[in-house]
Amino acid sequence: MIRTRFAPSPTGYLHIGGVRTALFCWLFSRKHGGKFILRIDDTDQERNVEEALEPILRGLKWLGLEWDEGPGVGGPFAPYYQSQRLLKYQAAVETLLRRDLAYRDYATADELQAERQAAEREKRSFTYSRRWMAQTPEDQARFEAEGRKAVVRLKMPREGTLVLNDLVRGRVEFEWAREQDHVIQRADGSCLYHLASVVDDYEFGITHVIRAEEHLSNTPRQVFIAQGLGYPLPQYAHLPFVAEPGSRTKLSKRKLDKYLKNRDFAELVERGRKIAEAIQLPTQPETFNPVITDFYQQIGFLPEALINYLALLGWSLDDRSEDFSREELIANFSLERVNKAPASFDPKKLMAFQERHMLRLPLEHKVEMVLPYLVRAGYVASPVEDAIRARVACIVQAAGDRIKVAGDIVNFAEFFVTDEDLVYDEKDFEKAVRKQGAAQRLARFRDRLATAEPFDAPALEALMQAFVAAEGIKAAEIVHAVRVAVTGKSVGMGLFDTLAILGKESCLARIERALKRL
RNA sequence: GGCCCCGUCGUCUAGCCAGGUUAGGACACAGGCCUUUCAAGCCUGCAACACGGGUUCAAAUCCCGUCGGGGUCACCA
Repeated sequence: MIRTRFAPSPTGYLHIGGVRTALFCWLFSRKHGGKFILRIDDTDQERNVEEALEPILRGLKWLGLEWDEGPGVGGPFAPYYQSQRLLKYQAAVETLLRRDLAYRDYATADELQAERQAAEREKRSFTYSRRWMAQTPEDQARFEAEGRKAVVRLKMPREGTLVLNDLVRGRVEFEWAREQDHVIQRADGSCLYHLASVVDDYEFGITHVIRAEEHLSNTPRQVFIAQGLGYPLPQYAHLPFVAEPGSRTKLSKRKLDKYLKNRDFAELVERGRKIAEAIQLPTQPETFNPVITDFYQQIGFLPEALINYLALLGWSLDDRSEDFSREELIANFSLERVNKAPASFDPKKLMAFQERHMLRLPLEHKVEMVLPYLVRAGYVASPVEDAIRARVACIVQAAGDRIKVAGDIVNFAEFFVTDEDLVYDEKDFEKAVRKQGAAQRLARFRDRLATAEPFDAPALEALMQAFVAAEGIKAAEIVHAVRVAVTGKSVGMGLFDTLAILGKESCLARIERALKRL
């Protein structure tokens, strides 16, 4: 039975690179009918764990990366919080100590620092002298009499080679002598990440440790711990990380300012800001940032689209397949086809996936996605009445692929404000209405519009054709003025759909208003 | 700096292991068509094997080296 795990530490946000790692773990377990475990690495955290965990759990759920064991669902190896498993780690430390694979070290920070600096001065790589290692109870008593406190360090081998067979990277070698005597337990008895991680991977029966490349260098010490404890080694798979747009550097949430200089990235953020503004969503970089999953959820991305895009960041099936449903990903995923080189995050390509997935979404689903934005923007009252819902459906249908993310509906505010509250874009108004002869034509068109029956798109189009013919003008010479008069701006969905949805009364009132403000 | 990893169009990638392709696809970009705007759609175009040696009839593919990029070297995870 294959068992994989995703082990976030409660940081308060779900990084997009973390999602990619979680996704691959999840896919691999699903593909092989195994289990996907969520473990919380909170060995170093204070009391705020629940709060800092919430966004992570929410993000994973939103993306449909459901875990079989872990917070909220429990499981046979509970608890899944490292902060609640300290006894296990301490027992492991004792075992390592007993087997002489670890030792109590009484060096002070200053003493260690001095050794490090000496090594640096002499241009040799640092290896701890083990001078303050307590080898006997007598040593221990003596050091303690001096008032020293002990940490527990790994007694790493000083010769030999570790050969690792990484499922993504293939054969990788490490010299044991290069490894440091890492601390595994602090003076206060609390344990450190590597020890805890190895113990839990074993306790939880993890068969495949799938994680980001940054952990590759950490693997030797973990192997040492596992072997020292007599654990069978899991299979390792080190994934390439998700890099910055147009770079090979790891994507980081703190560098938003830098990424904003990237045109595509800025465009994505701008799209989000527009939506956020309309629904009064806070936009501080801590949370409203495309590096963080919340961003996508908040502006109305489809989880399937994000998943699809992220799956292709470091994995591919062949030379042409790009669109994958969740099921198709599960059916086709394999670690053998995971790339070694980092993949940089491309907001434009993400958008392309979002568009395609949106295009396939049935109208009713789109309407349901869009409604909460209208409610939050104050355009629609909650609970939503059937008549309003039907009207929104018409708008969404007419808007078609102009709604790329659900929040884009706020770009169609003209359908939700009163005729008096409609805001005119002055530049557009200038260009289209305040033009030689435009007002007169607009007035004549209004008169015709008043007689339109029925007031639907085909009829309105016919009416327009007749008007254009009667006036002896080109359609462009009236269409723009009408559009700006009724919507306040020069961009939008098809004009006849717009008029039909607005209704005769509203159209006439708005044209009237436009003419008056000349 | 030591160690480890990586290097095909601007980006994601196929091809590499089992040498022979006009080096393929997608996104982006540019131009065109369509068109009442904006989207979308359609067509066309631009564009890559990091470099240098070797092996071979033949190298993106195998070997060596160079260069470049990144990760890691914590009583963080």
